[in-house]
Amino acid sequence: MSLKKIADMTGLSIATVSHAINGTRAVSRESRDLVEAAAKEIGYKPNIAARMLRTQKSGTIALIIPGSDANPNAGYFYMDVIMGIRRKMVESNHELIISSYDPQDGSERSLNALQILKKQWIDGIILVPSANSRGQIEVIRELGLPFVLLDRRDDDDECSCVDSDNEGGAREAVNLLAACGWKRIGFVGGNLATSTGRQRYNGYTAALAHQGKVYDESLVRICNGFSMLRGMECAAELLANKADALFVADNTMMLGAVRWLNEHGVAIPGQIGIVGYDDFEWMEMMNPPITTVKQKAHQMGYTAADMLFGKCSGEQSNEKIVLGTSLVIRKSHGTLR
Amino acid sequence: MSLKKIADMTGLSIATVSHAINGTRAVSRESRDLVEAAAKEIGYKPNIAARMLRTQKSGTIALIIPGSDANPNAGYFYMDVIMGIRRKMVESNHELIISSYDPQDGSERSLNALQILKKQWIDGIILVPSANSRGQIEVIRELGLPFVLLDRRDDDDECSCVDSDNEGGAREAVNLLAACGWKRIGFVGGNLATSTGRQRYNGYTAALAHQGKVYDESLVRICNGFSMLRGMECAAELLANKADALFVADNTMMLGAVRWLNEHGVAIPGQIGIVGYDDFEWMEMMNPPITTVKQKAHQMGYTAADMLFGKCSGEQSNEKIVLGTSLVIRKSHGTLR
DNA sequence: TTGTATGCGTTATCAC
DNA sequence: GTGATAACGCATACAA
Repeated sequence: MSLKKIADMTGLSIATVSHAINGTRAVSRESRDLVEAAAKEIGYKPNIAARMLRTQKSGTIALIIPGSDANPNAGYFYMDVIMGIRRKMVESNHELIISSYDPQDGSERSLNALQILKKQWIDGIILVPSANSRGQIEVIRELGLPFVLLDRRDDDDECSCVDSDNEGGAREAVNLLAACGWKRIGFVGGNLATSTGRQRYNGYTAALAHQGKVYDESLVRICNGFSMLRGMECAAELLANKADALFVADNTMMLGAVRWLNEHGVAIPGQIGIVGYDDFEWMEMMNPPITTVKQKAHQMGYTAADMLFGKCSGEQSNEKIVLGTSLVIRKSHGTLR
Repeated sequence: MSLKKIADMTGLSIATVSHAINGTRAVSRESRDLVEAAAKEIGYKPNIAARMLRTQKSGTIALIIPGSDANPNAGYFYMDVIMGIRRKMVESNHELIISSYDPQDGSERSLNALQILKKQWIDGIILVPSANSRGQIEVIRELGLPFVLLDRRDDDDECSCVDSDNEGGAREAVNLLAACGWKRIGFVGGNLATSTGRQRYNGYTAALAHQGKVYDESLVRICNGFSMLRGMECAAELLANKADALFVADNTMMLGAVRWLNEHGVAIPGQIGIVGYDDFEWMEMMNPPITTVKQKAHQMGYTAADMLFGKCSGEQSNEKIVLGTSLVIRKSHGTLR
C-alpha cells in the first residue's frame, strides 16, 4: 500500500510513480495508465504522515473557540461558522480540527493549555479570541503559524480578521427602538475587552447620541458570562430603573430577559420593546417573535478559511473584512410611528 | 527543534533523549534534567508526522455527521455532541476532525466521497449514518478502522453503538398526550430507514396500542428531509384529517408545525396538544413553551468517544449503549386529567 | 521521459 | 544506563 509497492508492480521507479500520482512532472501516457491501474488494484492511499514529514504541511487547520459548555447558545452560532469553514475546506481538500479553550481562564497565556498547539501539527489557525486576545495572539505568533481572527477585530496591522459590523448592527437596533417611540432604551451586552462587546456598546452609545438621548449608566449592563440567569437579572434591574426598551446584544441573555418579562407579566412589545442579537429560526416562534440583528455566520466561517489558505500559501497582506449585518424585523421591537 | 538537536545540546544520544521525553525506559536523573532543560530552552515539540509515520497512529479521530446546511437545527444537536466528544478527547490528549456527508446522497457508498477517508490519517471514526447505514458501514469496515455509531443503532453484532432510547421517549410523549385526553394523536417523524426514525415511530404505535387506540394512517407523516416548511405542511394536513394532538419527532419540523398552528389561530394547547423532540433553552420561551423529549446529547458524544478509544486500544467487545430520555414538561402538551 | 538517492523526525531493536 | 542505526513512506534535487 505504498508507492514502492506500485513501483514494484509496474516495474517503474518510485519517483515516476509519485509524479504520476501527483501530476508533478510529465509522465508517459503508458506509465500513467500502468500506475493508475496498480493504484486502483491495491486501493492505494497516500500516507499522510510521510507526506507531512517531507513537506512540513499537514493539510489541516484548527478552529479554536471559547469552550461553550456554559453557554450552549453561543455554541450554536459556531455550528453555522463551522459549516461555512467546512464548505471551503472541502473545496481545497483540507481537514478541520476543532479545539476550544476555557473562556473563564483569564490568564495571559490561556492558549498554552491547548494540546493541539503542543504538537507540530497544523498549518494554520482560525481563532476566536477571548477578552485576553493580545496574550492569545502572542502565543500563536510565537508558534509562527498563519492565523486569522474570527468574530473579533484587532487593530494590529499584522493580523487578518473577519467579523461582523457589530457597531452598525447595534446602531440600527437602537435606532429602530427609538423610531418606535421608546424613551429609555437599555443595553445588555458582553465584556468590553472583547471587540464584539465593545463595538456593540459603541453602536448603542452612538445611536443614543444620534437620537439626542442622554447616556444613562443605570440603563447599561456589561456582563462577563452569557447566561439566561444573567439575562433575567439584567432585565429585572433595568426595568426597576425604568427602562422601556432593551437592546440585548447576546441571544442567551435575550432569552433570559424575555423569560423574566414574560414571567412578570410585562407585555412585549406592549409595555417594553426588545431587540436581540443573532438570528435563529426559533426566534420566529417565540412569544413574541423576536426582532434581531442577523450576522452572516456561515459566510464568516467561509471567509476566514479562505483568508487563512491565502496566508498558508504565502500571501503577506493582512485584511480586515467586515461583514454586513441586517435587522430581522419581527414583533418584539414595537411599532414604528 | 528535534530530538537530534537536543541530543547535540546535551551530548546524549537521540535514543536517550527520546526515552527521557517519553518515559519509555529508565534514564538517569542527571540525563533527564539535562534533556528537560534543553527541551524547554528550544521549545521542543514532538513532530507528530514523524511519530505517526513510525507508530501508524495519529492520535486523531473523525466525527462524520450528515451535513446540515439544510437543517441547521439538527446541527445544533451535534454541537452538544461535539462538546461531549471534546471533553473525552481532552482527557486522553487526542484531536477531533469534523467531517460531513451529504444526507441527500442516497447512494450505497456515499461515504466514498469523503476526502478524509482517502488518506491514511485517522485512528477511528464516530459515525452518524444516514438511511443507508449498511453501505456506509461497509465502506468504513473495508478501511479496517475502529468505529462506533452515534445516535443510531444497528443490529449487527460486530458494531458498537450509542443512542437514545428513542422508542421509550416517543412512547412517553404519546402516553402523555393521551393522558391529557387527546383522542386523535398524529405523528410527524423522519425516514424509517434510519434507526431514530423507526424507533420513534415504533414508540408512537406502541403507545397507541397501549392506549387502546387504533392506528390511523391519515394521522401519520414520515418525512425524508427535516425542514420548517415540511413541518408546516404536515401540520396542515394532519389538522385537515382531524388530528387533535401532534407528536413531532424532530425539532425543526416542530418549529414549522407550531408556526403553522399559530398563524392559523389554532390554540396550543387549547385546541391541540404538541410534544416535540430534543430540548433547547429557547423552547421554554416559545409560544407556548414546548413540552419535549430530551436527549443526553453531551453524554452521547462523551460515551461514543470513550467506546472508540477502547476499540482503538484493542478491546474486541461490542456494546450497544442506550441512553435514557426524559420528558421536559412545559405547556404545549395540554393538561393532565 | 525516467531513475537514484537523500532526508524529513521518530521509535524501536540490538548491542554495549 | 546508554548509544548506533534501521525503518516508516514520501517528495524532490540531481543525474541520465
